[in-house]
Amino acid sequence: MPDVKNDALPGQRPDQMPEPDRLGAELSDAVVLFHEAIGSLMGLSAADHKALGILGREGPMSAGELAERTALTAGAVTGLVDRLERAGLAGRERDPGDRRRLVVTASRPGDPRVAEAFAGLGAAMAEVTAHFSPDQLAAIAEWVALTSEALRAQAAAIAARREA
Amino acid sequence: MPDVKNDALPGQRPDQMPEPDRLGAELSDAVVLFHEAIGSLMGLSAADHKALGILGREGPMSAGELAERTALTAGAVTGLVDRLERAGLAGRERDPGDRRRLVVTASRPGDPRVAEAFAGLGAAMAEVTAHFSPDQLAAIAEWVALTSEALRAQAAAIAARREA
DNA sequence: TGATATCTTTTAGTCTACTCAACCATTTAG
DNA sequence: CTAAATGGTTGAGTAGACTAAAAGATATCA
Repeated sequence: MPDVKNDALPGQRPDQMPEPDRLGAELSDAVVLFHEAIGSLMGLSAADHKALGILGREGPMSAGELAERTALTAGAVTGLVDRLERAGLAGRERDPGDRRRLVVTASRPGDPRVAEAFAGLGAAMAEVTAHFSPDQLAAIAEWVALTSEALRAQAAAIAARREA
Repeated sequence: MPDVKNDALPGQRPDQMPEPDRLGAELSDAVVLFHEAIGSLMGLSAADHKALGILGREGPMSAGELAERTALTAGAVTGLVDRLERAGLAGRERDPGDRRRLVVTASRPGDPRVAEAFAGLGAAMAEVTAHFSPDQLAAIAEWVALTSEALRAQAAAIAARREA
């Protein structure tokens, strides 16, 4: 069974890992690789990309909330949003209800190369899907959900231990 | 079926995505989150973490090769290896055959917290595995392999288009 | 209304990691 | 054996992004 745990474990080369771990490590690497490729295509640093991900996932939020979610200071968030805005990836709007507040919204990237990249991945994934029966796909979906949860929980545990 | 393509696509919120895409995005996010947690636990920047990943995956290599693989200059690699060495994550050795060359080797992290984190993930994943039959696990393993390949291919395509 | 609190931006200073170029050490070629 | 080439390090200078603190704008409360 696949498993992601060895991805960042140096000192053990892929060809020495048990098969399931190797697969997990490869998936993890591939995800990160794709992330990086998209990021560099957009001209974003990892931190900016992460912030954009938060915005995309959780929807528009105020600068202060974004600061909290990214663990940055308010000043740093101003610069962050500047960069995203300049790249055409996010927008600033004043909150009509409270005009001190700022609402930062992720906008769909206008860059056609980015759209193309996602379209390419979509097509490739459609092909992957075609290899499996509905039952198998259901199992895969469940595995993905459980694995995501496990990864999140571990990440949270690490962060918690870090605080202590 | 799961699909990773929307992960970095802002402008579409998770609750508006089709189910399979949402799952893929979540897995992708979770992988990245875990990566970051481990990285911060080791006190590594994203770039350092990436370099360590290359070393772990491809085995020991010379500083020059590492420079090429990371797209950094020679000087920057010196600093990079300094940091990794200081953190106890990599070692420098002179190549006995050509004593100008340096062989950089990733070493298993001595930090018990890192080992603990990986052990925790291993246990969690074992539990996930227990939910599935051997046939299902086989399908999952295949999906993971195919998806990794697709992600890698897309990342490579992006990089190639970028050069042009 | 005036005082105070909240949210963001600005400014000044710092830190880190990078590039480029000069510099050692070693190897290879003439 | 010297001259040129190769591999890595060192040092100067630079750029980007961060923090902290002051400032600006708006809101809330008495």
